[in-house]
Formats: sequence, C-alpha cells, structure tokens
Amino acid sequence: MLQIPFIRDNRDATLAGLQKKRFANAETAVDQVLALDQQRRDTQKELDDVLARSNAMAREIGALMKAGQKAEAETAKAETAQLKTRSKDLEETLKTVEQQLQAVLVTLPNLPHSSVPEGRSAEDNEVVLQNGAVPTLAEGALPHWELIKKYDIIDFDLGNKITGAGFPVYKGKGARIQRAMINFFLDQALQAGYLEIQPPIVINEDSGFGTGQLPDKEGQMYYITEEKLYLIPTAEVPITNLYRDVILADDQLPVKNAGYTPCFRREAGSWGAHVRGLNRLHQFDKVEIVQIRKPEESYEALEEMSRYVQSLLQKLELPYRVLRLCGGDMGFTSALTYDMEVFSAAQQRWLEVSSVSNFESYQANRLKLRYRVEGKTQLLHTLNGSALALPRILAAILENNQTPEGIRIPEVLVPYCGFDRIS
RNA sequence: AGAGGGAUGGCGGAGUGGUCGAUCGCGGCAGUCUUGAAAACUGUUGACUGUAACAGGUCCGGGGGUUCGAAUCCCUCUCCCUCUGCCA
Repeated sequence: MLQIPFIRDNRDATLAGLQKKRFANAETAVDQVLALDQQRRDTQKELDDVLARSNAMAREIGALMKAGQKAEAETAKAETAQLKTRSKDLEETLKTVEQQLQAVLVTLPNLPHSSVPEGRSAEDNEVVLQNGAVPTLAEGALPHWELIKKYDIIDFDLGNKITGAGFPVYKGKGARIQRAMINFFLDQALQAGYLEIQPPIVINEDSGFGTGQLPDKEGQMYYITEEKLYLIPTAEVPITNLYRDVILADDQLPVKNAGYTPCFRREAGSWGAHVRGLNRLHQFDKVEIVQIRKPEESYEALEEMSRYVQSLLQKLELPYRVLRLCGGDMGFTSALTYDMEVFSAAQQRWLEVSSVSNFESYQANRLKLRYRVEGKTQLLHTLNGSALALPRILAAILENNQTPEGIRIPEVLVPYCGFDRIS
C-alpha cells in the first residue's frame, strides 16, 4: 500500500508512476485518495475534540460524585448526552470515510523504480543480459511432454484421474529429481546465508492482505470455505507474513529466509496454447528466498538476489537471460522486478523460472513491518525471489540435455539424485 | 468434539467501574561509583494518530454493547491451558 503522506507531498510523481504502471484513471483515484484523506483528518480532529470534552466532563462528574455533590453531577451528566450523540455521529462518518479511503488505496499498485522501462506488455521488457550457449538439438528432438512419457517419469493422466488437469504425478526418477532439486536449492540457499523456514501452506485472510494477494486477487488462490483459509500461491506469503506487525531490532537485520513449499494457483482463464506439459501447473514446487532490508540497502540486496539466482542457473548449466520488466508487465506490488528465463531448446522458448522483486515499503506498509531509526519507527523494505521454481527447470533440463542415450543430469544434481541419466 | 479456566506493556505478573497507559519485578537504555567489569544505587523505557512544538485522541486478544465514565460489567468471535473423548 502506498503511504498517504507520500502521495500528499508527491502528487505528480505518484501520477507519473501509476501511469508507467499502466494504471487506468490514475488522476481520479489519486485525487479521490487526497480528498478522502482530508475529510478523514478533519473528521478525526473534530471527533478528538469532542472526545476530549467528554473525557473532561467524565472526570468532573467523578470528582463531583466523590465530593457528594449529587445534584451538580446530574446536571453535568445531562450535558454529556449531546456530546455523546455527536461523537457517535462522527465515529460513524469516520468509519465510512476510512473504508472508502482504504477501498481506493488498495487498488493503487506500487510505484515503479526509475530504472523500470516504459512499456505495455512482455514485449517491452528489457533484456539485461544473456548467458550460456543455446543448444542445438539433434534431428527428432522431443519436447518435454513427450520425453516424460517416453521415460515414464511424470504422468498427467494419473493426476487427472485423482485430482484434475494441472496436477501431475511424478514417478520414479521423475519424483527423485524433484526431491533432488529441492534439496539442492535449499542447501545452496543455506550456504548463501538464508535461514531455512518450513511454513504452513495455507494462510488466513490477514496474511493474504499483508503481501497484496487480497483483496482482488482471491480468484488466483484456492480457498477452503469451511476454515476461511487460502492455499498459498507462493511461499512469499507465509514467510513474509511471519514479520507482520513486527518491529525488528537492528541486530535482527537483515532478514534472509528461504523456504520450500508446494504452490497452488488456480490460473483461471490463463489456459491456452503455451501451457502444455510442465509450462503451467495448478500445483508446483518452489524454493523461495525472502529478504527484509533497511530502505537504503534494498536495491543492493535485489542485485545480490539476482546474482544468487543466476548462480543457480549457471550451476545447472542452463542458458538463461535476465529481464527488467517494463511498467506494464510488472506485478501489482513490485517496484522493480527481474525475471530469469531459461531457454527450453525443443520448444524454442524462454521460460520464466524466477522473478526477483523489490517491493520497497509497499508490503511493509500493509504488514506494519518496521524498525527503529533514532527512536522513531520506520517501514522496512521487503524483497523476494524464486530460487527456484521446479517444473520449468525440469522441462529445460529434459529438453536441453536429451541425447540418444537418455537425459543427462546436470553434474551438481547427480549427488542429490543418485543417478546421472534418465533412460 | 464435551466441561472448566484464561488472554494485560519485550518477558513475568498486579489491577475487578472514576486522573490506569496501567502498581511491581525482570530485561533494555543512560548515569553515579570503579583502572575496567560485576554488584549496588539513581533515572529512563510501548504503539498508533496528531502538532511547528505543546496539547489532544486511540489502543489492556478481535468485534459489539451497558455507563457521565470500563482493563474492570454484558454479548460474541478467535486463540491458549487443564480434564474427558477421538486420532496421525
């Protein structure tokens, strides 16, 4: 959530930022926020004055009662009646205004960092760098959805039978390589100084609000009606929410957490041509890294996280590129996002396997996540990134490493897998 | 799931209608003493909002109510503990 004092002092910058994010009707929304904020503060002031007088009266009545001046006390009591009516009215107004203000405010996305390129869609994203040779496959190379059948390592039909589309069943070496990747990614994160967290994979409404999934994006999450809980779309949600309503001490910073969880996404309306096989699933596995930093360090941390994710891709011997997302393609809550894409040779496509973002104070403001500077509390910055999401990594490994003798397992994974080839 | 008990400041723990934002202890911070440290002593120590700064307002698990006035009484929800039941 954007901070109202910031909007108040930087109306033009806010508008420019929202426009870069391709937010429609920015001016209307911002002016609405400012008007409601003014109304809120006026109402609050008046209410405070009325309450101050009520409090004074109550104390007076108390003193009169003690002194035994009953008649005077009764007179004073009668006077408080209208104060009370007035304060009730004002409270109601305040509540309404606050709700209206909140309703508009939560629709405003985070403002983009100055380095974010202008643009409308994925086509306008900026390629920051590309690394690794794109492999040339032999004649008759297969896409991963054929390979998984050929080697019988992932079964979509079985998943269909017991659950539904987008819930694959991993078998044999398919299951083992999943387990291997999870362990590899967690071990790497540990070495990079992250604390391993194993969070719940269902979250409540407050947590959904804290990281920006709610309101509005509930359609993307699976919902358990009986308990009013959501299945997590990413470990970002439970891990970042560990720090909801927290004031961190200096010696607790920076926070670096990593966690493996399954992730659940309804992906309503996004099924189409390019979602075959492992490209898009309702349930998938991911190791997520989360950092909480002081504002002045957060962009340095973002670069560090980007380099870390790249180091994983290098170790996996996958050709990749890094994109700086344009304003129109960025996430709602992000100020700057790097997407890491690996090249999947048989599909001849770049697949997004990680998204590393700095949310600045946008989530922290919702979470009330702060630290102290010279006695005053101040919002921290939150960042996160996938490190990494499994299915598309697996797709790329299968396609890029296929040989007549089978699938070659990247060297770093061999000790984790216990085999060096799928054949 | 049934019966009972509970939820107060970083922690422990008072407070059961009137200067209570809350006694006290521990912890933290600052100081005195000390070559230094410890001990002892003194002071200080919640958050949000608001103001140029004061003032003012809100917060004693969440929400609602009674009252001139509530941490204190009532209703409700959530969570925790004990006993009984059930079960990985």
